[in-house]
Amino acid sequence: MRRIDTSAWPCTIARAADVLGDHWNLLIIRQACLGTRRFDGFQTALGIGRNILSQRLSRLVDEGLLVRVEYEESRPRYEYRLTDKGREVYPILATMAAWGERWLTGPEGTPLVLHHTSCNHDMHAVVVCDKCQEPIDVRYVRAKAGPGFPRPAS
Amino acid sequence: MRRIDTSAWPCTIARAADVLGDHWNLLIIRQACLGTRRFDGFQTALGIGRNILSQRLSRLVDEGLLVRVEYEESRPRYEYRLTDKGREVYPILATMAAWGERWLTGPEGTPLVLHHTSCNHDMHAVVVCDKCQEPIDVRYVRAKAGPGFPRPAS
DNA sequence: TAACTGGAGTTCCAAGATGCAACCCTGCGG
DNA sequence: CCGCAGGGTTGCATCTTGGAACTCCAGTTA
Repeated sequence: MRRIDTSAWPCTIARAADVLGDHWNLLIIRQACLGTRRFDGFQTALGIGRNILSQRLSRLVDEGLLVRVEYEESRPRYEYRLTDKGREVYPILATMAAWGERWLTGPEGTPLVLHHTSCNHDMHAVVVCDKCQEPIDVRYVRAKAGPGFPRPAS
Repeated sequence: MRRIDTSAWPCTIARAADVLGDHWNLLIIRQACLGTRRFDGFQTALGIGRNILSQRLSRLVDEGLLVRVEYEESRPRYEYRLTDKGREVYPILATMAAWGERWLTGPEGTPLVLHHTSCNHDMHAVVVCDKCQEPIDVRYVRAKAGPGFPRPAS
């Protein structure tokens, strides 16, 4: 059975989860953020099967997170580059990294440190409200229906 | 073949992706954040198969994102509640919601609006650096090896 | 007392998805 | 002319999914 398609649910999380709720897609974007662009680069960095990688890259291109660019004219040679849509997934990854560091790190310490070059500090991602700048907590957030919420078919 | 296990990779994103890189897990946590606690509640809200749901809930309990609590003594009745570890996934979901709203919403507008009760505004999640409070962008973040990064076996 | 109901899961099965390894195609370098 | 590098496809055995039916158990209803 094909995995259920949640991309049309009236929920932005469900829609995002349709593309991002796949560990390979997440890791491919992460890898792309680290500068990898070529098929073999992804393959060896992630140890993913070539067929799966091929499938995922096409999906990410279809969804507009990556673009496939020919970088050599004479022979078929392509590379995959992040689009703005793809690049903006990074905050999600950084948030996951912060969560992973907090909850999934053993006594040996975190394997990865993110350095923010614009302020020159090692950083952690924090998710804040754009209005009050305070870190968010589920208990103080309510989800309401917005303009695009389907009205009860009446 | 079983899906490859990335939970021990020296990368907090890969580790987090091992649990969160599954759309059902994400949606179950989302649903739990909305207040759902019971098996049938998740089942009907998400339309997920009962077997899959059962499997995912056990996984989330094993990973410590949920706890299974008996809420009726006479008969077997359990509910699933978020732990702190599970609750702290919310910022990731909120970030995904913001991304989904920006990139996956049609002309009809967003189906969901998040209301921040502590400042009483409709909000969007923004991911900032904890040191300088500026929104982050991949191009100004470098990943470095941290203390837990395996040293090259020499 | 028998049948019914609701909650919480299992069990079964067919259709897909995954991982792995081997194979294909195209110019260039030696 | 051989081999290689880059970028994929193909085949296969094994898992995972989704759907639906079935199980258990203790109240409730008739």
